[in-house]
Amino acid sequence: MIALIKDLHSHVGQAVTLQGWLYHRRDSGKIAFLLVRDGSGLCQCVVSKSEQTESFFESARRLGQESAIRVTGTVRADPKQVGGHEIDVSGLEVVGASENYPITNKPHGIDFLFKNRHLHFRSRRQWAILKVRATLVDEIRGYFNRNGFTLIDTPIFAPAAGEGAQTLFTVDYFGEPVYLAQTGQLYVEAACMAFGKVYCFGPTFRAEKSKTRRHLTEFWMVEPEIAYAELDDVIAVAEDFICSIVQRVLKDNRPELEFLGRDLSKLEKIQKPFNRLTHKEAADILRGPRAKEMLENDLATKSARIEEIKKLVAEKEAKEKSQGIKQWEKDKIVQELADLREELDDLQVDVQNIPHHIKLAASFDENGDLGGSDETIISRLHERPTFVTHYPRGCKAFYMKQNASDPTRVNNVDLLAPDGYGEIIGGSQREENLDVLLSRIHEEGLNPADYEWYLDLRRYGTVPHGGFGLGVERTLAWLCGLKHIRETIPFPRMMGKFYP
RNA sequence: UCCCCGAUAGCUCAACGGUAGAGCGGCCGGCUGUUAACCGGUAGGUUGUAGGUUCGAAUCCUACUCGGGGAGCCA
Repeated sequence: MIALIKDLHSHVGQAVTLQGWLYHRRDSGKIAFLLVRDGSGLCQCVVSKSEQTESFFESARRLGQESAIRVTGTVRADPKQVGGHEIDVSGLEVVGASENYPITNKPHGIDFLFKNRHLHFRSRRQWAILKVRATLVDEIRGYFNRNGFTLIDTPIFAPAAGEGAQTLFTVDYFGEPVYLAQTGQLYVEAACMAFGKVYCFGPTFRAEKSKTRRHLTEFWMVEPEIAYAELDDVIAVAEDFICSIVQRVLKDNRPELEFLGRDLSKLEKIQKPFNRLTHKEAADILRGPRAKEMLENDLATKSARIEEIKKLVAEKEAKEKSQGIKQWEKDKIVQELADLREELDDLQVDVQNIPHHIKLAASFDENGDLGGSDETIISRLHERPTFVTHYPRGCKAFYMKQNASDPTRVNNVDLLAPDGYGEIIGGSQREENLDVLLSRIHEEGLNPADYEWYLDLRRYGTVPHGGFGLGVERTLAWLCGLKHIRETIPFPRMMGKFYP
């Protein structure tokens, strides 16, 4: 009987066949341990040398990493082992051989791993992240489908769209330049006038020359848009939506999140109501004593940690060179040293940047946009996600609704994830007034002729409406507690990188 | 576009102006409970590219290429 590793708990004592790949192998003369993965989990399979296993014992102990194999044997519960079960092997079939698999169990550099991304996501950590991604994507669709939103697919080839053509990829479209879409927003605005509540979900493209842990050139975004909605309605949906995502991932992916080392208590704190600040209030916080104090504390604790690490590094280096040390101890020390040095590098960059961040925050212009470091400060001061609303008109897109009581501000909202993960949602109420919209288009130096269809939406039954966009990869990085966004997508596309 | 760091065996790294090395991975052998197993043996190199300094360059200098991190910009 063919079984999945994740279902072995219901097959204890039975003979089953696993169809999978050899994740790792250890052997010791007359016994071989095959750690098998089948896409649903990992299970150690034990081959003892005996009459029964004679025909395949030799080939079993020579199997290369990632050989495709069918393993038959009896399931035994063993809480010590990965997954809680072990199989005593009675039959083995090699389906596809594998020799010299490049990704070994020793450390590799990220350049190498991402050149081998097609193999890299077979490994446990990457597998866990992409399992959470699948849940996240499913919940995104599920949430909007359950709540009366209609899926509308928006085009990927876009004519010169609203917000600065420098950040778009150009494509030759039968001799004419078109752009890869960086948002479906203008199109879902049209669609919400037909369907009431809609969303689009697909890849978007940004040609920004950014090489940071927060950037991809191709990433996925979901963009709900709601007719007869004002800013507070948009915020209420965003809040409910985020809670629903967090709950679902906590329900379905606890083992994966634990394996990734995520502090689940932090996710469990993601409950309504989220914090709400206006941009002006955020400015006050940034310029106030709390922000400064936090950053100065950071500086002190990080500097102290740097000294501590330097000491540890010196100790371990000495130990590594000392005599009579076992090879495995040496390996362990080398790995610890590498980890410490990486932490040290990160800390040194932080420490170098903090004084700059203090200055930026203290001199924050309340008529300017929030910078990356400002977002980090705001989000670090709060355990729950924080909505920041009513940004200055000048630093936001032309289509955002001008605030009725303060025309220098717009009815927009950004959602900052906790723990310094930054902006995961950007949204707004849209300007539904034709004249105001036209004057904003002129103000931004855009050509109204490019937006005729969009202006039609204000001519034929315009209503207050709004929506937001959520970046899947940044959200996933936050949910999984990852340092770098490139791990959140199967095949990352980054500046200068598009292989494999 | 700017700033910092890096490139040595398949992989991770050492060698710091004087004979290119270790561990892992590969291959051969040994070991019946391993958890990055262990032990012995073995193969494996145009030190990113081009120039320069020097009796001598992986090592110093210059340029370039590629990569990492950050700033700006952004989800």
